[in-house]
Amino acid sequence: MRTETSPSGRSGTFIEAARRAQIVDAAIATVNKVGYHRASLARIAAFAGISKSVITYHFDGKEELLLTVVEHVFGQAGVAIEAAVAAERDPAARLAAYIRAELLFMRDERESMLAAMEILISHRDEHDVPLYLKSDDDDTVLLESILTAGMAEGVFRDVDLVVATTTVVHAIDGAITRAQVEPATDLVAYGEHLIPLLLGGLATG
Amino acid sequence: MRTETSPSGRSGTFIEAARRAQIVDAAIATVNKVGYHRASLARIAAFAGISKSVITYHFDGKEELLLTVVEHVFGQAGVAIEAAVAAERDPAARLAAYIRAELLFMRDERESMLAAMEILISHRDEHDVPLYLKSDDDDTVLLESILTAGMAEGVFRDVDLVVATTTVVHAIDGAITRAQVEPATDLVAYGEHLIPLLLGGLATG
Amino acid sequence: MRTETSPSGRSGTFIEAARRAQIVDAAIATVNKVGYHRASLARIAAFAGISKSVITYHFDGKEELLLTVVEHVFGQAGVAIEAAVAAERDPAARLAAYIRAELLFMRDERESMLAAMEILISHRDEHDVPLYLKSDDDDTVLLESILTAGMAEGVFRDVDLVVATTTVVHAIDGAITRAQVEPATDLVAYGEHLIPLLLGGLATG
Amino acid sequence: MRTETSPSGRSGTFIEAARRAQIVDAAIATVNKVGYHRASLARIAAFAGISKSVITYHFDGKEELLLTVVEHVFGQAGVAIEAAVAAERDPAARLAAYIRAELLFMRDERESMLAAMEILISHRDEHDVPLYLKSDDDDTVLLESILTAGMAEGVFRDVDLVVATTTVVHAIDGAITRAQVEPATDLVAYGEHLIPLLLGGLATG
DNA sequence: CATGAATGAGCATTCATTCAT
DNA sequence: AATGAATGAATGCTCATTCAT
Repeated sequence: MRTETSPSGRSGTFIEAARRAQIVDAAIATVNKVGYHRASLARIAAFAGISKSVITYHFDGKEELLLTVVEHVFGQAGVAIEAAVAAERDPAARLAAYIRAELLFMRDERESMLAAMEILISHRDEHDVPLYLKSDDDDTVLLESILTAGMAEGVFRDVDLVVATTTVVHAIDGAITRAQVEPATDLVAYGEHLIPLLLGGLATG
Repeated sequence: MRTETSPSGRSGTFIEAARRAQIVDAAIATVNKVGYHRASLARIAAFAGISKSVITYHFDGKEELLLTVVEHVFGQAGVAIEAAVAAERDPAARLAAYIRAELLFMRDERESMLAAMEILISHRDEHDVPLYLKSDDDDTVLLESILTAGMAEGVFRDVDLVVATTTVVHAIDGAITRAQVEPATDLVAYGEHLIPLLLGGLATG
Repeated sequence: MRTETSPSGRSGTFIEAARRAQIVDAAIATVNKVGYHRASLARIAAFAGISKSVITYHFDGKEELLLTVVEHVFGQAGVAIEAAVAAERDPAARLAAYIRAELLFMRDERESMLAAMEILISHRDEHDVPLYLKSDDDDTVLLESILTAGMAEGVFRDVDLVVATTTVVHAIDGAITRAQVEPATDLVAYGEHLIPLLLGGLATG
Repeated sequence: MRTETSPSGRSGTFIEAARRAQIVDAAIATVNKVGYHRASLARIAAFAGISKSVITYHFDGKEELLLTVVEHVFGQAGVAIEAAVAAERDPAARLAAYIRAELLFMRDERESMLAAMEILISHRDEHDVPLYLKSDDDDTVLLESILTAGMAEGVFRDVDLVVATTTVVHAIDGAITRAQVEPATDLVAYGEHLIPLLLGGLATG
């Protein structure tokens, strides 16, 4: 086992990290190809060209692998988005940066993003509780702070925070769904259409 | 099989229709309780209090049952939305009616709607093609016609049709996702916040 | 499933009862041949000449099958022993009848008895609690009542009840272990040697 | 492997002996905690706080480890019992010493004894032959010699040697089983009740 | 119209062992 | 002397489907 003493984390070895990364990549590819539903350890292992039990050797089980995929992808996205937003001061510009950064990440990491989204939506824990019910809260904190600041500064109308946040998040998600239906979709161009649509809805009179 | 002449449809009998409806209801309840992933025929049958093979007798198989659920729910929703939209002439009022009607349907048929959405997202055919890639087209025709008319009449800005349609659809979906996270959510009130947000983004000047 | 409504019990059908009996027999034979440790569902099914999933169709799982074997065998033994003991009045005669009846049952149902004993000793529940720690109590009630009555009547010495009961039970168990080591062992003759040994130890001065 | 010259034995090093002892202790503790059935090398290694392959380095495999546990424990017990018996001359006193010594050993080495007994009962070789069928013979030689001498001297009745030996052995085993069911059991006191019971059964009229 | 029975394929996981380092 | 990595075999179990009645 990978160190046998460390409960569930990584153990530092280079080869260990490489294997985990390889397996995560195979999981992403497999979820995209056959869907969460049919992404079995056997199929993931076959894609990676390794034995099934190599996966359970490097991960505590299927659930840890899937959760690692989600954390990995959303972690990367979060870093990219936070960096982009931090470069702007004006709330409207920060919101635009948020949308652009997320769509850019989607364009560059489409496979990863799609797989992570499908896992987030489809996965349930042993008590049948959906994964998205457990993790949504902290992901939208940045967006909420942008909207709150914009309202405080008077550049955004006094909208319902929950409705506005939910709408922005899902409007962006709509872009990747669209790109899935129509792979030729230019996500950057999509963003430049989406930004005025959302800013227009939020802007004061 | 039911009549040997109707390969996959209903055969007219009252009891037949009642059984199918009962099974569809059980499927909806089961998908909501345990998720698409774990909604097996055994669990659906157990919920309905019937034998597993009653399901395969009335439906060609699991896929036909699930597809029937989706058609059933989205068919009902489509009728309700089309009726509400038809009562209005002005594009903005028609869009508002569209949003109100869908959210109202969601409020009254939340279980059905959630199950249908989960099936739509999770189900794949035998070639691993997602269901939502095959059915999206015709559902958005009405919405596109409203937006097109509004732009033609000059009450909506000259927005990208695909972006606008996708955004409205996903903004509404966001409402039910939100209601899932926070069951106390008042979907009608949510709609009254969402309508000005979307109309504001679409409006000219 | 065998009726799908009945939680874990038998459902009355003749064929159902026959199948369960056939599977129980196969389980007994398999445990005797390869031991509890290696008595997998695959091996039991192979012995019965049926598919592995026929077992999980007729039983809730491996544990229910194994527990059924134990109940079945010890239930039969209990009936035989109680009948034999009930035919006698004198405590010493009742104790002798108890020993004779159990050894007779062992001779006639050696395979079943050995398998049931091995399961009782080896099986643990999901929390690693051994099966024999959970069921021992009521099985020795009859024996305790015989010993108590004998002491009250003054035909048995005033021995420690727990020690006496445990000793009688294990002395009898020793017989079948011996028969396992040396298959030619005559269990009835063994009993006729064992009875004076135990009665001699219990008898008053 | 350790020395390439000693195929399955120890190679003399101090550290080697210490490691083997540590692993044997971990195996005993693990068998007691989860049972023979679930005492995997992984669990034993986890208990010892070492890597799984340390075990296969110091032992030829799982079987050698388990057999070592049995030899180790029964060897110790045999030494203790033989010493106690050797201190007495009279057959009845020798038998009492035998029983006392074994129960004393059980009290002081309960964990070891329980594990060794469970392995003896549960383990089978590659041909499915139970371990207890292969080792029983020499362990009872001492007991048989005591009984034979007692009968020759006329202090014991002319009982069947096999029945008497088997009964004494299992009567003692009953004590430790009882102590397992009821951990508060005082094994020394138990022995003082058991000795007159067995001596009474064996004694001449 | 209904269903009990059966089944093979597939599932995640555990296992003892081997091997290179 | 020690161990991290890998693996194929085997485990109990779930599943959708088929079939005879």
